[in-house]
Amino acid sequence: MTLAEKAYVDLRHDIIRGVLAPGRPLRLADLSERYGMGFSPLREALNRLQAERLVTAESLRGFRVAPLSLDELHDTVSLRILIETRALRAAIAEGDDAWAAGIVSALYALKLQAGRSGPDADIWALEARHHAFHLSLLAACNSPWTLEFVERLYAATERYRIPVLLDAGLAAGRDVQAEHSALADATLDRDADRAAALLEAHYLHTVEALTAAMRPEATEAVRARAAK
Amino acid sequence: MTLAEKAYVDLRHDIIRGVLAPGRPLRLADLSERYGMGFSPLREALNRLQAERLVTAESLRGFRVAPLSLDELHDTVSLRILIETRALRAAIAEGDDAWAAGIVSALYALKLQAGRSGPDADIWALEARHHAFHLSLLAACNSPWTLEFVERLYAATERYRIPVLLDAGLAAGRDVQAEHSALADATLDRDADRAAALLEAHYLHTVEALTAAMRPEATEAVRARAAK
DNA sequence: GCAATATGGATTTTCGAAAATTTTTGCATT
DNA sequence: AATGCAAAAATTTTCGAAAATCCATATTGC
Repeated sequence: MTLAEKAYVDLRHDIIRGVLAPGRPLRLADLSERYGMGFSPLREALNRLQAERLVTAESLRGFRVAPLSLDELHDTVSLRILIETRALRAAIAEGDDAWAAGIVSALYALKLQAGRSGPDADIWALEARHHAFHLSLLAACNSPWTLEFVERLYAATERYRIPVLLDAGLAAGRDVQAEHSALADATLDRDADRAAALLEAHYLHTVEALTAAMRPEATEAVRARAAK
Repeated sequence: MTLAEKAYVDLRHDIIRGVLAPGRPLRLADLSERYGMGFSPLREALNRLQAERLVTAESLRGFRVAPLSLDELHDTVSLRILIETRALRAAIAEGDDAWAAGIVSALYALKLQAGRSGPDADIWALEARHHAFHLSLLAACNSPWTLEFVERLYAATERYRIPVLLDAGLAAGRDVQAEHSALADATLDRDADRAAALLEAHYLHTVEALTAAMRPEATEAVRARAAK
């Protein structure tokens, strides 16, 4: 892996997880020290991230972590519902046994991690498996552009989820794993209407929870935590 | 505008128009001479274009213009229909007078250019106004991510259209301007169902024409022309 | 003859410094 | 005290060269 690729992976990682807070200026001297490399690979990574809307850039004034806003959250979620429900229908129509087995496998791994607590609990491992599960549902949709947009929207949405997730137990009376199981069941039953409806409900529940957590009075605390 | 921005604009332009043929290796020494700048700004532009899928990159093996394929064409068009019909419905629901006036203006300018022939005909001016017209329809959709994806899919699709467009008169018995007028009428009438159906038909006609032009026996000629 | 390996040139990648630009600071003037 | 301006500092952008890697060709050993 080249340094530029490493810079891209690490920066993306740190932006999505909120280690680099929204709006924060990304000064090359700082980044160079933090990631241990020269300006060139960093600038290449920043340009890629700019194209992905994870960072903003202004001529001769450098880069910043892209800001967050409730409007953007709603925008991304409604697009996710549109694109992912269609992809899910396509996958259900075209998926083979390997696709179905992939879903079963991803769901099982997700549940294992979700069931862990105490020292074995690992929010990042959980997030990775959550994302992998959702991707496994769509894997058979046979549309590279759809998967690309799904990945982009995932990254955009994840930035809103992380600060809330770190507030452990904000799942507030919601059994997320049950939603996942029901979604997998409907998908494996090839019941496209039911699966699409469950996927939509899943995302609407998520955005509801996030909106509640991001209400004006909560915003300050969330931002502050994300900045650490 | 910085050199890196200029490199991005120029490279994107040349890739979309087929001046740089699909699959062609993008060697830094060549690009440096062609665009009159050093490696740094070029690499930054290439990284942005990679994120946009207009170029491909392989570690330590440099960049290439992204290849074309009929499968990808169908993928992009079906996504455009999904995303743009939704955006069009949203715009119809929310658009104000300025939005409507923008459509009238863009359609008028498009027709002016489409009516020109001989020395005044300018395929690039026509394309620009065509794109501007389609954007004007969606301008009021109030969804930055939608407009971003629309722009990305436009660029991807345009690469398939250009070689065919240069074969003047391949509009083959199709009155494209009439389709635009009907689409604008339905939109200005706020008839969302009719407008969405017309938009979908418009894109399906386009992909049909392109598929016909790109049939195996035609592919060679198209590729050769694009390479110039 | 043929596979494996060395060699040289082409190419990408990275760095460090120079150039260009913005931002801050200090100072003088009103 | 506020304003305007100049110098200094900080920062981004770009270049040119060095380092690392890949690729084609020749050469060696069998």
